[in-house]
Amino acid sequence: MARLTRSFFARPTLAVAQALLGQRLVRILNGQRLAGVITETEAYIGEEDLACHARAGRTARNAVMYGPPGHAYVYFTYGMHWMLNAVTEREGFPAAVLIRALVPTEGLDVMRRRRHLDRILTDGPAKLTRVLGIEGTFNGGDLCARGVDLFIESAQADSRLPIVAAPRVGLGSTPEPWLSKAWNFKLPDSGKQ
DNA sequence: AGCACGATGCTCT
DNA sequence: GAGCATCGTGCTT
Repeated sequence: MARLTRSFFARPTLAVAQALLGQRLVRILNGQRLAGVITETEAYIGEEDLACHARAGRTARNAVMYGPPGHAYVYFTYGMHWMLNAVTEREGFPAAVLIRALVPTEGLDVMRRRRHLDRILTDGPAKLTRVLGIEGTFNGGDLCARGVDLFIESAQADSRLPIVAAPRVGLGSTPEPWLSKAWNFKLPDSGKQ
């Protein structure tokens, strides 16, 4: 099926975060397709959103979020974890959708080999980047260009999937109202693998 | 099933 | 120097 185009990402972030549910994240690793259906996303929207990395304005780290939509914002956190986001909205407005979970569909054997343990593979934002081999070199990469090894395919034409909205995860001491904004989106019953 | 904690290093104050 | 969009282990209900 066709890849998501730039216009898909050049929309309000909350719409993109929900529309990404059910679509297929694809990583070409050593010539092989590794893929999974996106089952959980989270929106981070602008400098006003005090949970967003752009809350203190543009920096070297968050610069990609200010760039054109449809690019990957990949950052390092907790000393060991990479996080994958898709940049949204218009160029100049910093916003992105964090990909928090997948249900793996292609390349499961390779994914298992990439983990120490033969367990749950992609039910967390750092687990899925680890399994798919996504790290800092992907930051700023275009998810919509030809020939790239990380992109998203349209796998869900119908947007009538049931979606559960909840507060975002792991925000710590982020002040209200941002702490309680229900900007985490999930397909129900996809949590267990 | 749920909580506490340590790992580990980058970013910004 | 503090905090972090996390994870796995180990211990308690």
